[in-house]
Amino acid sequence: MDKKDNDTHRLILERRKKLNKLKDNNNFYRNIFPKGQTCASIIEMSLDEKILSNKNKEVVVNGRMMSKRVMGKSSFANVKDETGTIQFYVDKTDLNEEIFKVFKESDIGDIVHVSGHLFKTKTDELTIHVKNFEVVTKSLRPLPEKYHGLADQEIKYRKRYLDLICNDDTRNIFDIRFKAIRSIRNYFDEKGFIEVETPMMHKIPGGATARPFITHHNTLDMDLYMRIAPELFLKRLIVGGFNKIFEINRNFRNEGVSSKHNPEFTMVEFYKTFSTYIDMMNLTEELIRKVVKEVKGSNKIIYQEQELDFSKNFKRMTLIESILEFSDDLDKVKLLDENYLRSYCKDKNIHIKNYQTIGEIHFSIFEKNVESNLIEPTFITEYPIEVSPLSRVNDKNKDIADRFEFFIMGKEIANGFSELNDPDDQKRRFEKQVELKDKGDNEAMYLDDDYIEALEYGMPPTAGEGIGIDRLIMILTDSPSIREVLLFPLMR
RNA sequence: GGGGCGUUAGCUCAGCACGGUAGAGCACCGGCCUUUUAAGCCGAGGGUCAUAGGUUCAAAUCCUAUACGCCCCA
Repeated sequence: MDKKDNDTHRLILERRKKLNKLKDNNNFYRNIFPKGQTCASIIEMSLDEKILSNKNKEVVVNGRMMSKRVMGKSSFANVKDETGTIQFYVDKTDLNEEIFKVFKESDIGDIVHVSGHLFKTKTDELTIHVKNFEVVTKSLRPLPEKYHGLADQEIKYRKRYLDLICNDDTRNIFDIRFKAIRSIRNYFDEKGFIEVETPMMHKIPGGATARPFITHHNTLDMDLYMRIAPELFLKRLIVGGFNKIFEINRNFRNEGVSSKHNPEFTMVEFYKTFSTYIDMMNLTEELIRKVVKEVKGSNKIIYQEQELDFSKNFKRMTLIESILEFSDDLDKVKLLDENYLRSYCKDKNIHIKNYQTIGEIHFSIFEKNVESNLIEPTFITEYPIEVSPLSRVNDKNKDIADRFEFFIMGKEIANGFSELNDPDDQKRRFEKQVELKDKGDNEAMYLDDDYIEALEYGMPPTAGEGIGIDRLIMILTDSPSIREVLLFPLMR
């Protein structure tokens, strides 16, 4: 239909014709209209036998007409609202002639107002015997076919409103999404965390290793970056005296799109003073378990035909342990032998740059061999310090950070660590990142002097974490692609 | 970035291996029909077969490129 001029397509013309035919007597874009009840409340009401048998008890519903079966003098149709759908019955012989004419000219897709008394048909279906019928809003375009609905994946994403009209499953995904976010928000609220908002536009992008989107402020004539993470601002707030904060908001990363990646995605990021990454893992376990239970009503989830049980303790293993478990052919005694590791990676088609260190090589092997195998909820700890530029270094082993990542079904869901609060160390780490950037790593971080200065005032020992909301929702809704859980995913 | 699959009526899809006037169901329009529910029956209309080239007497169908989408790999 897009190929044709909107106003000249025959199916639209026919509907416009009907609109004009009755326009004198009926305004098809009504402003004042009779208030109605929800379909769900009418269905609940009907459980009362007295209401069902009382022809004077009138019910009123407003919604979208989804089907229409005309059989001469007798017709059935269905109206759908947010809460459900209900059938109504139109009897030509007992209806005002004008009202019948409006019904006859009405189209599937029109927003209608229906009132009448309740009864049950031969097949025991609850039905409104219509006394009044009005078209409140005209629908000019035909809806997708009633049986198969809208199946074209691309149109489902591009015209989400159509998907939502046609597919209850789609609406259900987003109901779960909103419930889960509410559950997360309530959790932090109950634990005494304060919800804050930090800038979306940054002068220096920071808080993650990722390429940013660039935008421009006209009157200040200044380039700005869409934030890749709120981290450095949230930690400035910790310096400012907040003890427990969280932010649920969008991040923007200038990377490819895939079934796990959308350029803008939602994270909950949170910080708690006088805590360590161990506390964050415990918090995560409690939070995820609670969200699953509240949203699904069970500790168990089926994701892509695999069962996940969240009542069990989540697995915990170190990065090295995980590499050894999932790389049969890796020689464990040569894990610190750089030449061996480089030749191993070459064999396995894992791309390593000349300047990358052993820790970075470990991390690359982890990404290639391990990540997709972490099916059960699993924490991985002891990340190389080189790939953790904002994390506190471990007290006993200077090569690793007090950091973890959390995985479900091979997807990275969360990343948390004890925060680096030594300004001198942070500065050195930033400088290393700048070196990497100079060597061509366009995801490396920038040096943020203003943040260093904040740390110099003293940030209490703190742990923080970010949880990817979209990926969590994928797990909760059995969605194979991140696009399924975004109302409007980015489309080329 | 590489590979595979897809794009035909408003929607859901056949047709393509083996080239020969563009098909079905739903929706829409007209007729019949007073308990249907993917209502039914009769009739009518509706297409730049994603786009651009090429091969051919003839291309939705074969070839090439491009666009968009889906899936897998990096």
